[in-house]
Amino acid sequence: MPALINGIIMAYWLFKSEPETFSIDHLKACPKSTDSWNGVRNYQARNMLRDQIKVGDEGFFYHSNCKVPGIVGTVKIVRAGWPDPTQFDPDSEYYDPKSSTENPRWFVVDVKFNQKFSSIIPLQQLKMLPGLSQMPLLRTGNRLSITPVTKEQWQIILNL
DNA sequence: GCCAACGTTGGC
DNA sequence: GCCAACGTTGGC
Repeated sequence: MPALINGIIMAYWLFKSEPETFSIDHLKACPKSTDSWNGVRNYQARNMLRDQIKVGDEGFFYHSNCKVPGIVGTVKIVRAGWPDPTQFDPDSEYYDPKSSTENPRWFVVDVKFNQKFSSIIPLQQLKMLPGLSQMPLLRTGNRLSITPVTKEQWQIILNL
């Protein structure tokens, strides 16, 4: 059974980021420890940002493409999908000339720092847990920067 | 709509 | 830096 907040179903997610670009410490240092999750340019992930991720949902913060990849903490969603401002900014590396304000192509959600674990939960450790074998993150070739997490998977990881 | 070529992700 | 796996592009 999904958890409820004010009668609304809440869900769990995993957000991947390269720590050299944007780490959990960067997020914590933002004003109100909150930032927009911008720069996602993949349609599957876009659909989750636009349609599925809701205020009150929670997410893991995952560091990828670094010495020890793994989950480093959690965030909370404080604003649901809205158009990614970087797509309209010609100076941004995420600028998309084919997008328009009338018909935006890319979306963000705003996430707020929640907690940083005392130590990282390495990918290597996650892979050894039988209860997590179905996590999209752990499936071969999955490169989505945002993936859903079940309540069961969420609990297993938080209890480590 | 097919599919080859190319680009990107990300663990190792 | 290598390379597997996947997404995107564009000719036809």
